[in-house]
Amino acid sequence: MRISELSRHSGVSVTTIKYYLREGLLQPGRQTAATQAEYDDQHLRRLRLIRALTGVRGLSVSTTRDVLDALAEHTGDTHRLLGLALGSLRVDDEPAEETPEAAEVAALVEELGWDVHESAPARAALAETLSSLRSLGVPLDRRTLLPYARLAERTATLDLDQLDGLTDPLEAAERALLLTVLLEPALMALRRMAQENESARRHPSQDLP
Amino acid sequence: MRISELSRHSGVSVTTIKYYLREGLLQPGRQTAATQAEYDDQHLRRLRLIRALTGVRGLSVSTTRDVLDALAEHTGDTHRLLGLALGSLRVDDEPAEETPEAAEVAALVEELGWDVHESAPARAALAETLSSLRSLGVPLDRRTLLPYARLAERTATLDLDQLDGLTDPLEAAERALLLTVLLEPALMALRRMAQENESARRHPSQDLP
DNA sequence: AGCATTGGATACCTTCACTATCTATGTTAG
DNA sequence: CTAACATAGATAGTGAAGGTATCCAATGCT
Repeated sequence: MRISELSRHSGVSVTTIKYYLREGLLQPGRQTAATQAEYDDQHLRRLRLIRALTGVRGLSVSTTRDVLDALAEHTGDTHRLLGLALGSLRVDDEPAEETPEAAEVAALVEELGWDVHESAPARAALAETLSSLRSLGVPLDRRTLLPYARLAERTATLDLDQLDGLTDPLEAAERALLLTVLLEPALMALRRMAQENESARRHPSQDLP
Repeated sequence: MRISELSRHSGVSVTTIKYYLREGLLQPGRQTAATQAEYDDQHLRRLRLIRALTGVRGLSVSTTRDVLDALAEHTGDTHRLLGLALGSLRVDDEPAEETPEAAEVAALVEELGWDVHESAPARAALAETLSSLRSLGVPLDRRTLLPYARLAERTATLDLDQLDGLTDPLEAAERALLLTVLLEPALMALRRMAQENESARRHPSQDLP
């Protein structure tokens, strides 16, 4: 497959593919001559993955590269793979501030009995959101958060169930990435629809025409 | 409060505040003279809200303006308010394509018995994600999606519970916005931690040092 | 009186994600 | 065989987004 075919099959313009090659998101094709290279199905698949991560999920090009690099560097352990994929989603230059919210998150994780790495970026993400909400006058205490966490637990069970039966570690890694990252907008969409439904149920007053 | 004080209290630079004023995200202060205006706590609160939406949630400035406008135009009905807040989060220029995924989403909503507006942006968002996942070889059928939807239902119940007891419609509207939009990163962070925990539980092989 | 601060306007800057153009080389149809 | 077209790789340009800097005249504070 030459670059123009790759472009036609993926719907991504040749110039954009070249851009991704430059940025290191896509492996170069197999060179057949000085001005000719051959691409295969792997490239097509990778290209679709890139478009999904940047388009649907809105990841930046550089974050996408980090995620794909982590995916390529997998060493066979699903746990580690997932951690890598998750970890790449946030650049933690600063070594996690010592805010009261961070302590609150730690306490929550403790109470849940979760085995979560100390430097997991999700900890900081949660702490940051809690801090924002508090400054806006909506402090979420552990009691409020706990039932959400229990639901997250069950969501994670569903997620992991879908990785069962995948023996190829590379395939498992990619599936994990897709389910973790790409399912997020889907879950949020479900939540919004459920909110609309629940709101309509509780306040059957006036419905919009 | 003058602009420099507003800046100091919020941690946002004076030039950026001026930028927000230009963009219509912030109401102008009460003019006390040709070159003097007075800002109050409402402005400070609004400014914090803007920073939360753009910073934590990553909304664009123009989307943020739309959301805040919707918030100001509330008419007293919580259901409508929520719909407005939710609806503003996605620009639906195109009138929802007729993809197979859109039909699948409609069937899912039907099966769930949810009362969700036909043109709810969340429908399109879900359909788009499903389409992406399918093109990547991970087709999620209704059977797989259903348990996720049931969990979303229970999450929504928790969300709506927190709006109970708020009598001031403006306050309820703002709370709804915060819980809908700002809680998203928190819920995703919980899910990621839960995934890590569940993965560790299932594959206790080698743990990272 | 005199100097810093303010509101308002305008111009400028940086990053991001592409997009266009150029050149030297290859491929291919007639 | 050659003219027309495609390709790889390099470099430069584009447009939107989100600020930032500068300037100015009017004002407030001391």
